[in-house]
This record gives sequence, C-alpha cells and structure tokens, in this order.
Amino acid sequence: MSKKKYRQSKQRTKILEILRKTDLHPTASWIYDRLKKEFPQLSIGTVYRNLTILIDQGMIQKIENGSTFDRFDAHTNPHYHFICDVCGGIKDIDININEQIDRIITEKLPMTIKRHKIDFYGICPECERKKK
Amino acid sequence: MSKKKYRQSKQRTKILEILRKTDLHPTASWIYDRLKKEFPQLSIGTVYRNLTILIDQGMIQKIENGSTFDRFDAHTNPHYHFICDVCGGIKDIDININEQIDRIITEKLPMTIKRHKIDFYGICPECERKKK
DNA sequence: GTTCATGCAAATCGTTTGCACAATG
DNA sequence: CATTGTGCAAACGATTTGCATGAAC
Repeated sequence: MSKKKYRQSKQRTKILEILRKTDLHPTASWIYDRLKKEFPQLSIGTVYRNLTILIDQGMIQKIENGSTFDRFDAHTNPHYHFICDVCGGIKDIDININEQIDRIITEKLPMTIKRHKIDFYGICPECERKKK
Repeated sequence: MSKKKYRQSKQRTKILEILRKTDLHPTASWIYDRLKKEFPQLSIGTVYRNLTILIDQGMIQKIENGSTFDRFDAHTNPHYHFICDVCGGIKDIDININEQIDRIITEKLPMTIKRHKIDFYGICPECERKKK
C-alpha cells in the first residue's frame, strides 16, 4: 500500500467496478473475458498490471487459494474463506476475526504473530444439493 | 489417497527420506538439487512425478504458501503453519487443532465444514534478531 | 514379458515484461 | 510535453507431458 501516484485509466476503473460487483473472487482471466466485451483490444497484461496497482492502492487483495492461479477480492477487511472441495468456489465467511488467537500464539511461541488466515474446506450447499 | 499400486523406485524412496529429515518444507527444486548428487542423471520431471505419487499415497502433503512455487511436507498429521514475512520460511505451529471450530462454523452457516487450515504470519526469531 | 518409472526435451499455463504508441494530467 | 498506461508479443518460471529406454515384478 504505497503512496505512489497513479493516473486514472478507464480499464482500471472498470476492473475495480467488476470486482466490487461480484462475490466470486474472480481470476485475472475471468475479469479479462468480462472486460473484453467493452474493450475489444484489451490485453491480459493490462489486467494483471492493473490488479497489481489496485493491490498497491489497498483497493483489493490477492487470495492464495491453493490453485495454480490467483484470485482477487475487493473485500479487503479481514475475513475468512470457505473453499468448496467439489467446485472450488470460494465464499466469504462472516464470523468475527478472533484477534486473541494471534496474541495467544505469540505468548506460547518464539515468533511474533501479526495476522492469520483461516480457510475452511468442505462442500458448499449447491454441490451438496447436486449430490442427491 | 488412492489404492493404486506403485512399484518401488530408488528415487522415490530417497525423496521421502529427504522430506522426512527436514523441517524446511522444501520446494521441488531444493529436493532436486539434493538428490542430483546421488543420481546425477536425475530429472526435475521425475521429482515432480514422485511428489505427486507420494501425495496420492498420503505420505506427504503439498503446502500452499502464497508463493509462485509449491512446498512439500512429510508431516501429514493436521497442524498449522507460520510463514515469515521477511524470509518466507515456513515453520510448523505446535498447538492443538481445535476441531470445535469446524463444528461451530457448520452450525452457524449453510455449509458443511470438514477441515480448516490456519496460517499465521509475522516475523520469525531469526529475522527479528537480524533487524537490530 | 508386461507394465511402470526414468531421463530428456518440448509443451503448457499463469504471469510478467520490453517495446512503440496512445492517453493522462 | 513529460510521464504513465496500453496492446502486442515475447519471455519467464514452475510444473506437466510425450516419447523411447530402463527397471520392477
């Protein structure tokens, strides 16, 4: 999150708008496909460059999700994720972040904990329904 | 974790041995460099193929660590990880896994939680010392 | 002897980058 | 008009794969 000055760009504005309108935690290429309709010349490099800038601005965050590709999220307040074992979809988990956990661990162990990340795994309601 | 039958291979045996002897959570190429001394003909493809087999056998697990490369761990009982913001090193966190967490979340939310993963972030004692 | 594992090299995939041109401030 | 952002294509780095040969059973 730097204070670097960036110019405005139509592509970047739109990328942020798209990210804010979805809770799908999209990949770069999903965003690219979306935006391609509006900017037929768009290149995937531009999408990546803008995602990097938006992260630097603190507007979005990158989610590490154990896949080979990154996902992005405009929901930047701390929250946990649920990842479906069947469809791979990611959902936000709306429970309080327990900041005590960091303190407890720091007391017990020789390292200073600044933050933590919890990912829950299981089967989402949609996939659960399809199984029957 | 399938029941597929695999033949024995010297390379695979040694890869598992190396993984069991370290707590560094190595990358594929670290293992490759190590093993190259003993098997000068070794190819990185063989390392990857064997790591995949060992995962399938449940002997090791892959750690997603937010980097561009995977790390591997022969320590397969459930445990948490600590990732140093400075050096990127991964350490095992030796506290009890709270299985209640999964149950509590499952009760509150529409999805069935089977397991969870917690990664703690901060600065490891070694890097903390170097800062001064 | 049939099948699986290996080494080698080429292919793949997501992401990054160098470059010349266009858009921003 | 100086600088940043863009499209394009090439480069990149980690991982995977096709193929002919070698090892396991």
